[in-house]
Amino acid sequence: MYLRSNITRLLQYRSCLTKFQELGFETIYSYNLGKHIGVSAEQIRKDFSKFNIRGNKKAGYNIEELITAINKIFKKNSPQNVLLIGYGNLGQSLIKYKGFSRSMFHIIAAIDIDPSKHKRKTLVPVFPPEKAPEIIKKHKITIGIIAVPDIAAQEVCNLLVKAGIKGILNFSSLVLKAPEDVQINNINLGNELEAIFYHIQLKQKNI
Amino acid sequence: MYLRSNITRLLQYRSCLTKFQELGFETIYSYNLGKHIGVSAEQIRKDFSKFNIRGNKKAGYNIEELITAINKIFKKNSPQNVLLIGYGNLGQSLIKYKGFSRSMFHIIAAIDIDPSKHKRKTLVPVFPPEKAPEIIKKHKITIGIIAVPDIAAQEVCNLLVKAGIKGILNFSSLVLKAPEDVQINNINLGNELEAIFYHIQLKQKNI
DNA sequence: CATTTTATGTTACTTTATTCACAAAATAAC
DNA sequence: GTTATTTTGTGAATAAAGTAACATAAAATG
Repeated sequence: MYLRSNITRLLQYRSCLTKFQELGFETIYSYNLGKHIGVSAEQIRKDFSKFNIRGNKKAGYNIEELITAINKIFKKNSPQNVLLIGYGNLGQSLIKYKGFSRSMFHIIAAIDIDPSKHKRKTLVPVFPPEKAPEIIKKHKITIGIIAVPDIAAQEVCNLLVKAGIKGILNFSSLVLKAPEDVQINNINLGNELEAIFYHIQLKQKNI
Repeated sequence: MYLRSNITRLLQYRSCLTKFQELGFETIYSYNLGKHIGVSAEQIRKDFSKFNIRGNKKAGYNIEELITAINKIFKKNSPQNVLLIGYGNLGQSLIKYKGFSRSMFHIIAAIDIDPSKHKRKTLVPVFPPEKAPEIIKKHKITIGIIAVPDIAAQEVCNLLVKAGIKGILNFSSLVLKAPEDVQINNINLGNELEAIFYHIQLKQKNI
């Protein structure tokens, strides 16, 4: 099936490769990896080739080299500081999320409009919106996570863009408007379920 | 730019159209909608055409008709029951998530391995894993949300598939293995940040 | 050391997705 | 009521993504 970008796949390869490595494997064949990810072997070789990752004829790919090569593609010279906007249920569970802490991305502060949250003992320091530009500049933050209600999402987006943020992970269900050079990725939980349900029905029809 | 499936776009159109409707608009042109979503007007007309949605030459599209037509594509004859697996931070924030409650999807129960959670006063009833098949059958659940640590994700997936689940929203960072007829959508928060960061760097190079 | 085997890497091909271009239809203007 | 304008709808053209095919190189075999 279609539609999974090559960089999304690279990240999936990496997580799978890590698993293989932990199991003690040292090399892997494109066919092998493909079977585990649900992608054709040719696709994997094409992806690697595109990013100039090469293996050994007959001997496959060295897992450690592969991981290193993929890491290099997504390389970060330093840990990246991330600002969370919206210290509600979702926001707090994002802070606690283990996947982030394992990575080079660190949510170092949060913004919330509710004054009561500024005082409370929180997981990360929580500031009022007007402090955002200062914090972004001070900590060289390039990525913001929008976890506020829809009604406030665009306003928050504008604030972030104005403060120089270049990447946004948007959990609101709005399609945000921002300049071309700002990368916005959307996670719309409701739409995910709708899409899953649509595909289920489609698959049942096609039987 | 590429890579946003037509059904993802349809859902985005709908959310944007709802907004326009709330603002009092009755009709909209493809160009108009496109500008707000960040998609070409031709793309929108093609998408609509593909799903047999048609407008009025010169007069554009009637917003209410559009929304009705899109709803019909994603139609659910009845509210869909969803089972949450993993009543941790993420799981609980998903239950509280307002976007779900507005939709036709309802998380009606959760599964967790921790016995202490079975007793506690919870947002939805929490059951041990062994109860899952029974609950799935009893409530005709077709979709499961996996919000457990990676280590348990594949096992949970197997359990769900065995119990007849046809759609999975997977928050673990593993690529799950399941039969072809099971629709799995992945939300990998770490990878989203990596991808955003990658695109930021790419955009800066291309300037 | 020649031969066979097997996995990569790349070119050619196919499919899918997007953009372009323009006819057709509906409205507005005169 | 005729003409001009504007927007849809679609077929052709282009671009991108994925699949298939196969030459090539490394390892294994005899």
